[in-house]
Amino acid sequence: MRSSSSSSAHASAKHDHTKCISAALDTAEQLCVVRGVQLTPIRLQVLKLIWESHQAVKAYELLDRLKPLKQEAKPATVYRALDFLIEQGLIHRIESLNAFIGCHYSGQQHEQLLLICKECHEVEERSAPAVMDALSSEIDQAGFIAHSKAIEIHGICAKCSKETDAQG
Amino acid sequence: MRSSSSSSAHASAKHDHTKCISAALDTAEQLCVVRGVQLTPIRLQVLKLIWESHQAVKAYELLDRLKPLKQEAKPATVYRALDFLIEQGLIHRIESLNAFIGCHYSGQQHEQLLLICKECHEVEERSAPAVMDALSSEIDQAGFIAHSKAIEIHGICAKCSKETDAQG
DNA sequence: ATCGAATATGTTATATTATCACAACTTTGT
DNA sequence: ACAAAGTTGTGATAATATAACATATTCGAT
Ligand SMILES: [Zn+2]
Ligand SMILES: [Zn+2]
Ligand SMILES: [Zn+2]
Ligand SMILES: [Zn+2]
Repeated sequence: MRSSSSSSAHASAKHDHTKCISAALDTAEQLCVVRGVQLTPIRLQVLKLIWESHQAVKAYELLDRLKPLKQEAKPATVYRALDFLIEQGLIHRIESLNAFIGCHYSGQQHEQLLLICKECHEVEERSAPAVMDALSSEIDQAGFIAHSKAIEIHGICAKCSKETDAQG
Repeated sequence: MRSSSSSSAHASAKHDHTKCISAALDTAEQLCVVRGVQLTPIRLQVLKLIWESHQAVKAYELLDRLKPLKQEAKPATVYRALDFLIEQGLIHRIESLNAFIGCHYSGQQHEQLLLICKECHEVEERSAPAVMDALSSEIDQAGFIAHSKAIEIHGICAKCSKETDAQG
């Protein structure tokens, strides 16, 4: 009986996720207007699907969820939308999972730390300025010119480790 | 005519790569003996192929290079060897490239920073203690229990940025 | 309003990356 | 010699991602 408890239980608790969603979609629309790029129905729909949870989502999972809403959807449909959303900084690709997650800092800077829970698959994005400063100076010392930085940490999130404690 | 200059030119210069190779293979053999695991001919061969350069290598590239030496080689042959080498900390998987690179710190600790050059595809591994300390405390603050950490930076390495300067 | 360029989507096929399942063989300890 | 554990051979297939080319839509300039 331990199987069903962990993956859906705490995702809905603790915070008003409808706010996460509306904030993300509002920001996305604003940014796209400002930048003169098109947040088309497909792209918006994919963004909504990604924001249904804080869990990492795979491309073919998105495709399956998109199909009922858009029968012509094919892999390219999804990958194109994902490419767009990534370019615009609205989502992140999680390299170590081949998966995607909504970005919490869309408008702003962009060097984030991702904490990826093996248990519930939720991903927490942190800006972690101290880490980023240390990282920048390390990179400078190496004489390297960084174009992109990805820090992906896998492990067990605070919520899941508490649950495990409680359940013994 | 700009095509051939960058990718092979500086790989061989600057350092005695035969030393890199023999050091890596010696360490590997010692570690495997100590740990009571088998560095079989296939595994050793794959490790050698990976160490032929400091460039990231793909699994099917390894397979192609392995086939002439081992006609029965199939994808599983390579992936099994890679799994073993990763488990033993002898190589790293580069998540953002689906590629592999020899580890410079096999015996020791294991949280490394990878600087991945888009130009020459060489990968520099740095232990970056300052970054790792900052990272650990950030992770602690989040109440997260880390199992693995991957920092992958893409950009242009010192050698390649100099060359680009020089060539105008 | 029409035209053309740029952008976005539809569609089919295919490339790339990775795993599974099961049989055969090898190594190791008893 | 035997059994158990580990490794490899082999064929099939799953999962992830891109290419290529036709069609449609958007949008600004005339
Ligand atoms: Zn939320
Ligand atoms: Zn969790
Ligand atoms: Zn070397
Ligand atoms: Zn380089």
